[in-house]
Amino acid sequence: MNKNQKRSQATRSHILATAEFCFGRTGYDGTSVSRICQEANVSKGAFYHHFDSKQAVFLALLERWLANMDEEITGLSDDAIGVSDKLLGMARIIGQILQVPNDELLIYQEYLNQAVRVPELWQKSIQPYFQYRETLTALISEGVKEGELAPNDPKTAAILIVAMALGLLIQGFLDPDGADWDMVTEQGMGFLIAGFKAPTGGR
Amino acid sequence: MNKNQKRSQATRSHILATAEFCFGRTGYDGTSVSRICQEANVSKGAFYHHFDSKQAVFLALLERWLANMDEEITGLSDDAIGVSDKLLGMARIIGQILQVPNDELLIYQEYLNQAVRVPELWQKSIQPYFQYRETLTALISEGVKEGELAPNDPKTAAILIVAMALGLLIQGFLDPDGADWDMVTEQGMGFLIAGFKAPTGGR
Amino acid sequence: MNKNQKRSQATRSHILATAEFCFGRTGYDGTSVSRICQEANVSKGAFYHHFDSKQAVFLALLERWLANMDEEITGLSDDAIGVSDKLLGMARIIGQILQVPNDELLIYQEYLNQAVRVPELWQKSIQPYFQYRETLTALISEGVKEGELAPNDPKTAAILIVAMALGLLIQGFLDPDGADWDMVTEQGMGFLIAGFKAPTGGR
Amino acid sequence: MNKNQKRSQATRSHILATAEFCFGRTGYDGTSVSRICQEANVSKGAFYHHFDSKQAVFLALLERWLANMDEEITGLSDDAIGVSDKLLGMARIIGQILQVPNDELLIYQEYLNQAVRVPELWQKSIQPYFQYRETLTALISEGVKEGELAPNDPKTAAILIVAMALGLLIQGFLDPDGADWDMVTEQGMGFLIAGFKAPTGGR
DNA sequence: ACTATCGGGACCGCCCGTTAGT
DNA sequence: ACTAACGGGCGGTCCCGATAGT
Repeated sequence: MNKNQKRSQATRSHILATAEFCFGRTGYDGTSVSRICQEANVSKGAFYHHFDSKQAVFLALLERWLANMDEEITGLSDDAIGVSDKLLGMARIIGQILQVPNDELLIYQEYLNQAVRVPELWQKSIQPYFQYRETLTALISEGVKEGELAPNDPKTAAILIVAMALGLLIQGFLDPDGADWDMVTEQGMGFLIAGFKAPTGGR
Repeated sequence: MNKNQKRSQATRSHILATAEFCFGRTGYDGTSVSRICQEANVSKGAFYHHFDSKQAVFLALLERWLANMDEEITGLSDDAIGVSDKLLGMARIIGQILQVPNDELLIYQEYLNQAVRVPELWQKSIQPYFQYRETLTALISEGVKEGELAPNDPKTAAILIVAMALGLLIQGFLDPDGADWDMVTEQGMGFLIAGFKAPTGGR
Repeated sequence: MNKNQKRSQATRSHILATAEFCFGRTGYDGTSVSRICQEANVSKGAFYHHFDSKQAVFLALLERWLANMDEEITGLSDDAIGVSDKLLGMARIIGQILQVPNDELLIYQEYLNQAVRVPELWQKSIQPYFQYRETLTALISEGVKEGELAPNDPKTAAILIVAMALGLLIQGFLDPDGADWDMVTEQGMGFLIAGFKAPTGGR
Repeated sequence: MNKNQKRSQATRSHILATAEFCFGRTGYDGTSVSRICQEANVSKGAFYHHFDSKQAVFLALLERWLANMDEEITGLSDDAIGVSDKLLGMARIIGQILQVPNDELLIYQEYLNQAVRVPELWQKSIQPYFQYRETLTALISEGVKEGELAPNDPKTAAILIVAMALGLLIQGFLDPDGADWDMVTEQGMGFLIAGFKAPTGGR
């Protein structure tokens, strides 16, 4: 890679970063290409040299994010010992995925917003969710086989764990200081796992 | 109410309904005032006679929705007998609140999107959440007093119930046919309530 | 005139007055009919009941102003004794014509602005100027005949007097506190009249 | 200056010229940006690339005019010999300043109209007037020192000269064929200068 | 005589993307 | 690779006036 290519890459990255920041701050529609260029200190020509359109930049950002998520899910905690502990660990991971400086959190809203409108993006975006659920399901099945968990429907169990994690995450976002979220998570997951261990699995 | 006022009200309502539909379909920014007028068969003059701005229409819609939600929360299940049953009923209600023809579901995404950007809307929008949580907390406290539930922290319990309801709702939205959601809800809530009843309240 | 007619007239006058105020404050184009109605506490229907158009209101105002001016010019100082004194008096009158609360002065700018664009208005608007000049010319001729003034060209003399009066008026408007305008006027007119009295009438 | 910059300058100038023409013809409010672009054969993109707003174009025009005026005032007649002749020369210059093809004269009305409404413009616009008066005052003072003029108040004298020049200019504008304006100016200024030379300086 | 509702049009500003040029 | 000038078009807002109604 010669010097020119290096500079080109740098420009491209800079544009991406600036765009991410702007999209987060003012949303996709509220951010003009001119604005991005201005804040990135590049000309519009440079922008359109690196990207086909405004949409393309957004797509690149979203795909980068999805790829990161995939990576994190794939490389999930293999180190915990018991299945219960693994479950707890996995439940916590969902929080880590979205762990970013609070300012940049709004970019997710924008991802969601776009994903909801464009079916193609939608399909791509929910893949991590399914993958995460699969991983969890497999883990639980394993736990059942090992006798640590009672013979519940593993998929249902996975759904419940995801539900709890998701629900707590959202509430934590809505009301960060409203509770000791780590403690609450511990307790909630405890209830679920206790339920999984119980022989009947229902009320 | 005379003839003129009637017509005026009709026009206003029509604009609101059309706007709601359009916002849901193409999003706030993707919907032009002209388009709304066109689909509502009213002139721009009429539009701006009834609303100060495009924003104002959106705000009216959002406030109507919030008001409806408040109403539903306030008039919650007084008919169920045991506290456990009441909790189950309340958990279900969150699903009913968002129960609309699937086509119009996207308007909520738009509500969220705007709420996230406009602090004022944000404050208004999360009120129902807090209120719902309060109501739940009160109900659980009552259950504890009556001896039906073990002495857990009622607020934590409420948070967990909300979390589960929310998490299941979202998953149901992502993957409507992926599970028997009523059944899953039943089971998940069962686990939680079982946990509340247990003397230790932990794992 | 019955009660209804009276009220009608009152409304009409009120609209006129409000319009004059608004036009003066924000200019013709900067003043919307809605705004006038709002400030006059009448509906747009009332406005268009009394006037055919926005232009019509303005025209009515302008014509009222022109009529007033005509009246003042016609009823000019008949009481001063010598021709010189009369000239001085007349020179002062031009100032009195425009003597209004400073806030309302800008309406003249609007009259001028419109007059300049609409030839018909232009013709009407400069009439008072010609009439004033005529009156002056006649007065000077009389002075010459009576021997008080040297045989200058009366029309030229009138033009000069008007010029001086106009020029001082404008400067007084530009820089109200820049000089003792009465004194300056006195002196300037003195020079002119002295010139008229001199036998040669030139330098 | 490379090819691009040259073209840019040309476009900018063209827009300015067209705008000046249009403003003169139909007034500021009566001229739409679209119209200017149309007549200048440029796109709106080009227009808003060169100017921030419609106002900005007008401001540029006005400032160019004011600058021209300043220049002309600054470089006033240094060639005339006696002070009296200089005064006469200066009096004439005010006419030359506004000497433009009659079609474009109305742009001044527009300058005035805007200046009257926008205080900032107003301050800028009357500067040349004050400067011109200063220059005149200095000249007269010099004449007094040299003994050519009697010891009048130079400032008052300057005001009177400006008044006469201004008044004649306006009348010349109102009624171009109503008099031999050069001759009348000569005579009027003669009276004033004669007055300045007279020992008493009053009537 | 007066009101409230409505119709349709046009304006300013901006925006996305292209192209001529360096 | 990058810049600056430009093209064409749309969007929200507001405005003048008309009309149906009281």
